[in-house]
Amino acid sequence: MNIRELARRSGVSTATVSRALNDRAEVSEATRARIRQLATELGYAPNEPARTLVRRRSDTIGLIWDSGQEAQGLHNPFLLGLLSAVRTALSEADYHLMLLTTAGAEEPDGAYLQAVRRHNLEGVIVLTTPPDDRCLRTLAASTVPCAGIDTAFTGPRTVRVSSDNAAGAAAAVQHLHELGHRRIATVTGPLHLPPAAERLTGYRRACERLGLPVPEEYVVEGDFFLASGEAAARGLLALPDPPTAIFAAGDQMAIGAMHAAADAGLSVPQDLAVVGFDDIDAAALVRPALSTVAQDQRALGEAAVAALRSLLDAGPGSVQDLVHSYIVPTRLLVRGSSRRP
Amino acid sequence: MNIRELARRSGVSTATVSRALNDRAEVSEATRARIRQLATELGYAPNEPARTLVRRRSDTIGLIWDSGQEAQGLHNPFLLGLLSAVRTALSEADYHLMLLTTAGAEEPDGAYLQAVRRHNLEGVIVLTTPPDDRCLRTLAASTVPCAGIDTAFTGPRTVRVSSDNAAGAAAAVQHLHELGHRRIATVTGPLHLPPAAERLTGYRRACERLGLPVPEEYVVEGDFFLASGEAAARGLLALPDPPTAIFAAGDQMAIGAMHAAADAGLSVPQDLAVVGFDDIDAAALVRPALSTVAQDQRALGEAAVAALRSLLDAGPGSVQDLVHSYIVPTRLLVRGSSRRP
DNA sequence: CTGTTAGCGCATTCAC
DNA sequence: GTGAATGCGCTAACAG
Repeated sequence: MNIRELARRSGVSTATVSRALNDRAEVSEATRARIRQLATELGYAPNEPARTLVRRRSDTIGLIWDSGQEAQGLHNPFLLGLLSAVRTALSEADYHLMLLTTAGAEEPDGAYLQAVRRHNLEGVIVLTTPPDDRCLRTLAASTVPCAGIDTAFTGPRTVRVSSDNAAGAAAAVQHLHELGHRRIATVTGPLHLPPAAERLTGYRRACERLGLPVPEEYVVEGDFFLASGEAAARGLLALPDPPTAIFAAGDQMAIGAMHAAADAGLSVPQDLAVVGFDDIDAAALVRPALSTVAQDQRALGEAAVAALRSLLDAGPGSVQDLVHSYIVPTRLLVRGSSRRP
Repeated sequence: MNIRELARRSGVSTATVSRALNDRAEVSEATRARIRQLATELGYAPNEPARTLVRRRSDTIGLIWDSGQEAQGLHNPFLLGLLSAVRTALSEADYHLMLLTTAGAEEPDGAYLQAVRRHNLEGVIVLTTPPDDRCLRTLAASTVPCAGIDTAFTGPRTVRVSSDNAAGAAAAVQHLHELGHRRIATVTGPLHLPPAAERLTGYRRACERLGLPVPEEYVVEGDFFLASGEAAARGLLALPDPPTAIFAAGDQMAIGAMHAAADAGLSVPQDLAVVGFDDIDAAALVRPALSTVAQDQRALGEAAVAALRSLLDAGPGSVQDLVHSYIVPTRLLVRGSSRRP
């Protein structure tokens, strides 16, 4: 079933069928209706490769998505919501989605760029990939429009979307302060990662604004995993002047901190309040349930799509005056780990 | 940069370039090398839409993936590993991957089928979608090769991949029996879902084989979510003859059961042993850590791809003698919730 | 072993 | 408002 067959059956030319199906103005309403009707009856589906070939555009976006062999557990559960949001937003804008293979170590630098060209992709969305990916850097350096979430690269046509990490962290500190806590420590993520650094900044700013002292030993760097949070908390609780509250930059570390407290014979939230970041599934499942700064996955995904579209609409010209960074607000979820005693 | 330009620069015809690039036998080694060299230098990328058009095959697989608005929390974290495994296996087999939009309620029945035809997709992989999806049923009824994980549909060219749910459940019961438990209850998933039903079957068989009685009230149907497990366990523990161990068909329900035990003043695993199913992230994070029957996501994803490929290789002819069901083994992870006292 | 030719399905000129 | 003709980039016959 193709356009020619439709033309034959409806007694018009292929050109007219094409025009009718694409809603071009220069077709009479009558023939348009007739043709559309016939197309539906016959279950006609346009051949996208052929359209792409002649139109020189595919209406397709590439998605680079690091399943996270190395990021295991980090943003892992988080990605799912993002992926879902991106897919929905993209299809609402009538774009198709191609999932690109993550470039391995032995892949040539131009792997992503090649894939984009092969498939005539119009742009790429990047979901949390290691910041040192050469292939990604090469892509970003090209003229291919790229929108990324929590990405560390920049290029002539790239935009970055991220949660308001600093504000989220500050909100957590503020909340703990309101509960009466004055000795608030933090466990950070790896500080070379932008989100981790930003959360630390938010913590520091809030403490400063609230007039809380931040002794050097109150800031401990973790790796976003459970064990690092547990170890950090163990150290903090053993200080001569231990904190009464801990803000962990990731939920797994926060849960680890809760374990450390339990092992020290302290109860949460009475003896130690804990607030995490991300709202992973487990946050609602542990006991007491973990208070956390939730990222709005849907909003992040939608923002990435919106950012990419504005990049596409702007055309290949200068992107000087375009927004290069989109910030999505977070939401503090107060649960059992940080309630008023 | 296209094939014609390559032909011009290397002084041969486009046909020869095409043959060289596609590794056809009838090209001299010398010219092949020369052309490939040139192609690499010039960063040539073949135009896939054009190839697809003329070859009438796209080397592309569609992926129907329900992010799970309704399945929220169910297989949610589980899907991520599957997706990753599928992507890897597919790219190793040199297939491209197109993410199809989940058909909404207002979508016409043929939505998926249309998408397959539009893009010339060779087959489709389905990751856990509601069993009553009309669009999916229509697709399965067509001649499009479909491989699905935990799917409930069948059709002329479909295969199903799933974990060995029955054996996994049986292993859990066996393990509890070995710990000395004789009164073992179960909380099931919604029994209209194949995995839930299979896990119950495994539970029953194991109990029978071990000579354990299964009073009717020892089998409680849940919905895979936390609250249902908690409620079910509360009921079980209030029985005149309460169980000393609970096998829950999903980790969230198992964690819920642990909460119920705590609320009843019972300690896990001394007073009540609990084993779950799936090995979600939270299983390792709760305290005590949850023993569970882990599904092998990588193996499942790879099996789905292998199944689809065998379907593709078999051609449109009869699939009578093809395997229609692939079963992947599970692995029992013994953790704190079910150790010997 | 290589070149010539035709056409995949479609959108788009340009005539009418 | 519609039709005839052209070509997108490529592969697959068919000749040589």
